[in-house]
Amino acid sequence: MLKPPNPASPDRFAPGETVAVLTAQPLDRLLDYRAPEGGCLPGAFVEVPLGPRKVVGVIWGPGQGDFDPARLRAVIRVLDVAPMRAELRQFLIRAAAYTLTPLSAMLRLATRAPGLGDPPSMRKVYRLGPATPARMTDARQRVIAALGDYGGLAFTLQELAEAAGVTASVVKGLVAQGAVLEEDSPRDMPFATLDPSRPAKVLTPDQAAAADRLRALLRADDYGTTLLKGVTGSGKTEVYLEAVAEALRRGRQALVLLPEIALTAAFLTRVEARFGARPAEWHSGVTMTERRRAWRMVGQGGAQLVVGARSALFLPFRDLGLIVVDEEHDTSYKQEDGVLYNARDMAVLRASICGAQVVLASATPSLETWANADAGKYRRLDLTARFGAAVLPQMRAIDMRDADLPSGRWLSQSLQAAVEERIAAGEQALLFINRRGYAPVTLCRACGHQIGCDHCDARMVEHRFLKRLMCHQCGETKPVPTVCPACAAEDKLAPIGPGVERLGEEAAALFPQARIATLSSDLFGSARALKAEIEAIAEGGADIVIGTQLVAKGHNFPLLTLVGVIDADLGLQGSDLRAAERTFQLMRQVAGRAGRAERPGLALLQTYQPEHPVIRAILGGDEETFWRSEAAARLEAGVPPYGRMAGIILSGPEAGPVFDLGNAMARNDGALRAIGAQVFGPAPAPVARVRGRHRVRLLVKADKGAPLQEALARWIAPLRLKGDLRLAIDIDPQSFF
DNA sequence: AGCACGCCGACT
DNA sequence: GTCGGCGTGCTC
Repeated sequence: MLKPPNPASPDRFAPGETVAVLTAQPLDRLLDYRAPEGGCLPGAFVEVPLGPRKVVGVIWGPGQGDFDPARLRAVIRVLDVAPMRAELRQFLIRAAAYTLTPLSAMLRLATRAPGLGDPPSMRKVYRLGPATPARMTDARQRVIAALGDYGGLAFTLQELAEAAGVTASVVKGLVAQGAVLEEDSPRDMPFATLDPSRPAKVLTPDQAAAADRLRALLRADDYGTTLLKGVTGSGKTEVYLEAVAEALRRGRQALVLLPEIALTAAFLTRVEARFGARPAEWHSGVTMTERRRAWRMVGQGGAQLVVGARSALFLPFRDLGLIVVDEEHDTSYKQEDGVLYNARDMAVLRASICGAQVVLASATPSLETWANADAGKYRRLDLTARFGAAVLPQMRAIDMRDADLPSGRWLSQSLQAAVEERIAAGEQALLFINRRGYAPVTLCRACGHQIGCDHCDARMVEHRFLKRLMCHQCGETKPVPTVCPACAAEDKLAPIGPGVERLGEEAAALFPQARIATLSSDLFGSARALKAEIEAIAEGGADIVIGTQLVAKGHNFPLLTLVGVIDADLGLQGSDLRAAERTFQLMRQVAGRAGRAERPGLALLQTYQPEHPVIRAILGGDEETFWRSEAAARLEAGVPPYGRMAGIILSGPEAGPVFDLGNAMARNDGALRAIGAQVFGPAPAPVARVRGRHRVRLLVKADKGAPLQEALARWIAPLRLKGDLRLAIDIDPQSFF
């Protein structure tokens, strides 16, 4: 483990002084170098020689002196970016210790900036010059007018030519005459200033009170976390935008994390409406150029607000005062960027280090967040009223045991009737099914064989839209065979079970007169196309919307008054303690799509077990009771948030050695027993084979106060991973199997 | 991560 | 005899 930076680190390292450098190379230690000519600051981004290569690193502190001084090499140069602040260095150290990730891997997350090592790059810009051209033409007049219209604003050649409706040569001609000035300007420009004093939307008393509380918290310039809980349509966004406004007024930066890139476009529009300009964007869909600009401007203070995905947590903010985690319960916050971390927890960690406020917004918080609020660790603000006249949809179960459907059909009579009614009234209905593709199983009617993926332990899902079978684990596709690969029977392969595409087919047959739109991430080539479709639907471009998970996440359909959930039980099977929580959240979230505008909504849940406690909790709407009973079950089982857990995933090309390693680890559990922790397993991981690698999982359970990370570190320290075996540690895993 | 060093099979 | 497979180890 690495030592934290020396607290006695000087302000500046003199040339030739020994400094410790952290690089993103997977060496879990610091390397000593000599400070470059001109010296360097702690935290400076530098280029250093490493073997035959040059790599980017960060000056981490004074040299450790554990290397022959005669063999030290010198830092090549200091990069032209703001040094990494002590706050971010501290965050990386703490995050690395928490997730048991090498610090170098954490640094990699913080240096994923394109063109980091590039020299400051310039571009030519054009502005109005003092001279008047000898001969004035119509085209020249338009160029000068365009420059005048926008005050002193500088254009690039392309922008100017386009704005004036002329070719570049006209501009060049004016430059030669001195009527237009050509200047060099840094390529990465600050983002347009956001104005928090512009009038906000009129808030309901509920919203105004919550906004007041958040503003007051922001004024303390101190750490704190608040759960902002509000049903769908209660206007959480308006409220936390007021917290953003307060951060901006205080001259501090704000970060808004969204769980899904598809949601950013709509959010940016709202930011622009509130603050008069667009903020910086940071996610995988942003171009290299824009990413470089965002990274640099965040560090220089030229970006006041960043909207992004979880990786935005590692940006080099100059003075971060607020982090909003929207839809904080969303499982996509917990995933691997090479490092297993939960962005919600890391947001709290970073905020606690840099003295920022965290707002966790959700209609259906995670049990962890609910429990933290319940225990008084987080503040809690509730928005109860839905915006305008809208009320929460009425929710009813449809008992499928009475539905008596023919095989290959999934829409019950009652649901069909409800849909008919809405169409007749000129309103929209949403049919929700949480399954992509056409059919989840392709079965041979002759021998019972189910077509599986060749590389994963998973069934292939038919996607009729692609005319192929797809593995949802690894993405591999293959054509739908006509002959059974097991028994060679011809024409015996049948699609079993519903997917979103197949439901679309059924709806088309049942409602031939209706306009049907099917929304699934597979059916759209780009986020842009998807967004266009969503907008068209919102404006009434469809009568029936058929969708997966995607539609549950924050899109607004004002004409929608009915939600039909095809299979409310999906997800309740299995013994995962989180299944109930997930189903509850998803169902509430989907039901919240109905009746957002002035019309009352209805949600119908098709279920085979209407008396299941989770289904009853969803229908009853008594959320506090649901959470309390969930909390009691977790407490009883000693699992998070009332106990600590870690998953250990071992993988390798052959199952045998992977299991052997798992068994050896389970036997040598002294380090874990020392803190009273238990090991379970090894067992095949939930998906036992992915991309041709066999995966085995161990689960470690400890008491809440136990020093789990330290024990895990001692446990795995003596391991030498042979061959292609790999080990990954997942602190606070999502599933408790 | 790269890249070098190093020790065993099928080629000129 | 050599070219080259990728296992192991190092990088200040």
